[in-house]
Amino acid sequence: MNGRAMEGDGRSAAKLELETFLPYRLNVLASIVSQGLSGIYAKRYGIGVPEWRVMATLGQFGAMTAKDIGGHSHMHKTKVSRAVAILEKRQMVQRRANRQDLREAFLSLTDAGRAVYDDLVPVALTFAADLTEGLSRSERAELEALLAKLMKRGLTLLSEHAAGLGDEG
Amino acid sequence: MNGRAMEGDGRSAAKLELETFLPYRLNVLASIVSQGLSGIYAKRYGIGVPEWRVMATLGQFGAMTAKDIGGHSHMHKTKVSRAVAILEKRQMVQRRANRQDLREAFLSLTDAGRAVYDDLVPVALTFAADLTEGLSRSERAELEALLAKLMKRGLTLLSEHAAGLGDEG
DNA sequence: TATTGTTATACTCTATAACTATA
DNA sequence: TATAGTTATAGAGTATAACAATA
Repeated sequence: MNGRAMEGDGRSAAKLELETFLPYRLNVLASIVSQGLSGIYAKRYGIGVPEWRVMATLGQFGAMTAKDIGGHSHMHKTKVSRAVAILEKRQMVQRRANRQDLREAFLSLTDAGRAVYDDLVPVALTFAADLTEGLSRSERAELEALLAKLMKRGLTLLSEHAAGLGDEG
Repeated sequence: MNGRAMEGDGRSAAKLELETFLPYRLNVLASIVSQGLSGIYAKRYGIGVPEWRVMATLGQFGAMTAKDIGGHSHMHKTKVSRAVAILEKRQMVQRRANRQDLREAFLSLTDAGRAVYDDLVPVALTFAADLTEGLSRSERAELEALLAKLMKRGLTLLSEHAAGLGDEG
């Protein structure tokens, strides 16, 4: 790979190795995994990550408002809105008015959407299982716990640093 | 809502909880972390992730060709090329011709680039340390090992599924 | 006035391929 | 012919703000 000579003679106080640097690793790993999984549902149903997240959320919770979907799946309201519009056009998601508050609506999967969801869930679970194939049961548990801790901590750091903040994809 | 049953051991229905689903978690976590870190060097020096990766690679290895930078930092050659062009324009990176092969050139940090690098490295390391603040030494080691395993496994899965493959950011 | 949700706009990425110059 | 690197182009994705409807 890289047989280049180094001249890292310690001019920098501490050294940073990109390949083991946590933010870099998370980024590369996430993008590899995302590419692998989204490739599957893109190919099967022509949907992207936001649409998948909306379906997964509705599949899990049944009926929700767009705001709740966004809160639960870490997506901005505009992203949710567009994903829902795409899924409605394909008749995978339906909306039912909330008579108590006409600004919002309850969204849910249609029968067709539920069928797609039921088709995709085992594929997604298999994908994740394949990914952790080499890990023991305890390693898997440890991984879950570590990721949960990191996410919580990351959110804390973000909100400390920048008070107002949007979202990501 | 309705626990869909999957084939397998009869006890637990195969449901997918987005918030604990590994690909989702990795994506959200990576984007939180990336947002936090890149916000810092974007604010200080107006550079983005690709530029930062080029600097980190050159800071670590001294002099490299664009191709080797790309291989080491998981970036496509066009992304490396543009990042290098930006860094050259800001006189943070310089190039030296390779007389053995004039198609390529050895890139390295200028003194100014090294100064920026030396400024950013401790900030980046502190950021990563902050992120893992609540973890014990052994948890940190476990995290590193797990991420390395997942990345290797993910790359294997990707290359199995899609023979030709590009890159990510 | 505040909130839910949609739409418009502009901007940034990204992927691809075409291109150059060397080999 | 193949490789290192650059540039062009087009498409996707993103953020922001403006907006409409309702509270």
